[in-house]
Amino acid sequence: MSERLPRAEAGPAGPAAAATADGCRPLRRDAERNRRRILDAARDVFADRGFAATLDDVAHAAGLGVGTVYRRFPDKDALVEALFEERITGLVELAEQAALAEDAWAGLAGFLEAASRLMASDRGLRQAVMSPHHGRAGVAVARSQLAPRVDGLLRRAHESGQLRPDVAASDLVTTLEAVQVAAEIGGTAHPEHWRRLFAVLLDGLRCREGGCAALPGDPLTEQELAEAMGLRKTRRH
Amino acid sequence: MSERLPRAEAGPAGPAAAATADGCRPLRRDAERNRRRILDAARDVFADRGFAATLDDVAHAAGLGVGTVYRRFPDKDALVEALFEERITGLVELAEQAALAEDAWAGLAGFLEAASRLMASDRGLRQAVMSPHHGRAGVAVARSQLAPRVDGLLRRAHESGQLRPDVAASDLVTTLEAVQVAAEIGGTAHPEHWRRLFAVLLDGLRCREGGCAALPGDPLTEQELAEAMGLRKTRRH
Amino acid sequence: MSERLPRAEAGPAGPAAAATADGCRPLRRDAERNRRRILDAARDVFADRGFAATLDDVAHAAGLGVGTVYRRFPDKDALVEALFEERITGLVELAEQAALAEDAWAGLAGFLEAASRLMASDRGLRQAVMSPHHGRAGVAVARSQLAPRVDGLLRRAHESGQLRPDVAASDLVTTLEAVQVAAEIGGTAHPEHWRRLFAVLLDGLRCREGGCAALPGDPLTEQELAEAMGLRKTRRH
Amino acid sequence: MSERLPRAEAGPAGPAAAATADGCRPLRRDAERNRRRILDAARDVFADRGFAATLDDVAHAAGLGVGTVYRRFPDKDALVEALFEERITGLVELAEQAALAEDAWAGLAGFLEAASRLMASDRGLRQAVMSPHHGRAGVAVARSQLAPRVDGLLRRAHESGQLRPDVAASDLVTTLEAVQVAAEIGGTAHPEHWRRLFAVLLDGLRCREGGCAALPGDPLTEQELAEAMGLRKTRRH
DNA sequence: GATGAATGAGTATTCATTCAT
DNA sequence: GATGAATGAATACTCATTCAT
Repeated sequence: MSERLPRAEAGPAGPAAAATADGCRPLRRDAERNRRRILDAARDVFADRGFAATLDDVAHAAGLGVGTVYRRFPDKDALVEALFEERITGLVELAEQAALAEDAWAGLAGFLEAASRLMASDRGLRQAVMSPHHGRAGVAVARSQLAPRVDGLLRRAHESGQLRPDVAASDLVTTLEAVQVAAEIGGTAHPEHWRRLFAVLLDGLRCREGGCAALPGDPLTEQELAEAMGLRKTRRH
Repeated sequence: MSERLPRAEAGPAGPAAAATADGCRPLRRDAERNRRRILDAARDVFADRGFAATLDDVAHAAGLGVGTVYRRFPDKDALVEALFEERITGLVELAEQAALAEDAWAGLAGFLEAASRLMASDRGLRQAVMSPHHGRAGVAVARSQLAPRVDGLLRRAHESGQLRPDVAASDLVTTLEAVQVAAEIGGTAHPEHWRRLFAVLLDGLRCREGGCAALPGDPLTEQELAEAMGLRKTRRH
Repeated sequence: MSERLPRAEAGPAGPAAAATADGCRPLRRDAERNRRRILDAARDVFADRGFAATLDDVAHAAGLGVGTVYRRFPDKDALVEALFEERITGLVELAEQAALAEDAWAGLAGFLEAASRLMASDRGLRQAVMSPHHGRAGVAVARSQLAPRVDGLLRRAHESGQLRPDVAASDLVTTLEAVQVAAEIGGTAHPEHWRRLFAVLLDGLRCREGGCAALPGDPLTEQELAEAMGLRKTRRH
Repeated sequence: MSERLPRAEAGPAGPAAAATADGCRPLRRDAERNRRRILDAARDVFADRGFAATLDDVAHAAGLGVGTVYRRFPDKDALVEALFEERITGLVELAEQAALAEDAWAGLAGFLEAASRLMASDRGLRQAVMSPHHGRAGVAVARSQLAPRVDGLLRRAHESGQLRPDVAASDLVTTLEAVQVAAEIGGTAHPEHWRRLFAVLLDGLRCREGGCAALPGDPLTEQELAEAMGLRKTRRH
């Protein structure tokens, strides 16, 4: 609908070059600056008060008018989605770094921990993660970038025999979300509270000496997971 | 001028022992029936659409007018609280049954599983558990009934050496909440999805052969936990 | 519509005698008692919180159910009206006593003062006096009883030459209402505050040495006054 | 993040001096126009139907949406207050003009009359004057501007020996309010009815030949008056 | 008759979104 | 482009009045 984030970070030429050949016109410098301001403000405001915060509040925190926010993001959900995308992008980076780890288990565990920490520090993101995303395209795209990386980590861990054999990607997602609730419980008063649950989960995921019981039922497929997370019934008005 | 009209304090046999837990005069038969209808409708409606559902919706689902709902419950939160209390009461019963188990670990694990199943089946309850309760008295009371039972299960399990040594009551609460997210992810399409996470958690909680690493940080005290769960920022969405 | 107050205080036989010959069936003993309770409670409650008080509050204060209030008074306004009527009846008595005074001026002044005191002590009544009465019949009747008495006092005072010549009955009503605002301002913190305005008004009403200027315009006729007081636009809902 | 966007603090010439009294940034032209519309509509609507009128009604009368009204005035009381302030401002002007009168008594009487006329013509204002203001800051400020002017008029009148010696400022306020009831009684059918009471009051306030009795009790202090007028119990009807 | 439960239209207020300046 | 004013549907809650128990 309006200018969607131009993933054009590709070249060192940066977004300043007007109307580049890649067909995806970058935002004007000031527009880009506003976009950032909004995103930053949104993160702060949502982190502080959850999604209940109004866009007026976000705009105000960004030092901009609401109208400007709407110029950048078609609606509130789109803003949330953008925030979400950013984070998934962050996770992609984490996953890439984790893939470099010597030890497969260390890689996976490191990724899970880093991802948890990232998400635990941002209440807005937590809510975004746990709220309806109604299958926005952007999120799907971002997720599709993350999935193969996580699969890679997973495969290596399985191959090394350190990970409980029937753990699937969807189980990791569930795990990460679970950690978020713990973070929510800890709140700002106990910002490291999630680590306790995380430790338990990690131990539970590791393959132990005498082998371990199979996980019950089947894991969700990537498709099922996407649906499950995208289709949570909304309400709003 | 005069006090609340006492109507029929005559015999200890009173007109039906259907009083609410707070010891107030029992509701008239029809009122009691409607109270139930409201509670049932609320569970359904909230389960279906989350707390965003309006009380008008609940009333309608119960086949009653909004006014009636407000007569029974001073406000939306009070209704939620009542739902919540009911469930905690259910948990108390589960804990009592679990206390009878031969094996300490089986008792604890059985309780956690039963509690998880109970909560997993009710989206409204899940949201209630994860929403602000702002320290409503009723919830505090209900919780205070549950706490000692859980402590008992916990102590026995610790004594039997089967439970990871530094697991505290607050960790169990966190665990249960974590299972709820899994249930939320599974939704109605995959109603048993939570069991996978549950299995992982249970294994993580169990004491293993070679001992296991201490959980990081300190557990939340009962007080801190209550605050954490009562103070989550409120309102909307 | 329902049993209207049976002005049957006429005989010493009292209202206990069932179905007396006067054709106005008196209320059953308990019904009468409830009526009184309601009226008393209503006076207290309205005096305390003004008309904003709900009928539930009144009923509760009377130790009765709302239904009972509605059995006695068709609606809230009717209750107010009954209160009002009672007061007018009180004023009639005051006027009758005042008529016995030696001095004409003393009689009038005494009546105004007594009436003011009576009204000043009752916030509910003040509001009733100053609120829309929508021309309820009962009030009209009561007023019609008061009017001739006041006229009598007025005539005597005029004849004695002590009262400003062009003061009419409607001016006295206006005067009394003015005193009520003063009482309202004084509130319970300064319950005698109205007396200051009252003193000023009384001096202003008295005929002075060198004569005094005519009052501007024409006084309201009894009819106009009734309309004016009955037709104040309402709102309610 | 950043502060309220300062937009054009550039020159002291600022974009139109149409600021509201509180020194805030001036409203945009159209906003100012709507503010006026709202105020005017509110005056009309309240004058016509009293405060019971809804803000929806006011908005509609102003040809605007409710939201607009709420954007300008945080709540109903604030709108009332604004109306009230405007009028007090009007009274301040009247008092200033009255201070210029040759004769002290003429000055005071002239002020009282002009003020009465102003208020008598506006039912909404009358109700505002007689309703709870709960000590809103704006009213306090406005009142604090009026007080010294009235005191000045009062002092001059006392010094000239034409005013009853123990008349205090609070008595004048009471007087003005009393006149309003008279206006209320007269309604639109008899718009000059209040003048009769006014005449009586004025004569009562004037010092007469043979001296006059002291007013009973003590006048209210400025503080007491403010409390009395601010603390009238609130809400509905 | 008495009771209080049920009703639902009515009110103040919020906030995502649009649009004139 | 940016701004913030305008909009109005939506929501929680109240209370006069009716009616089943």
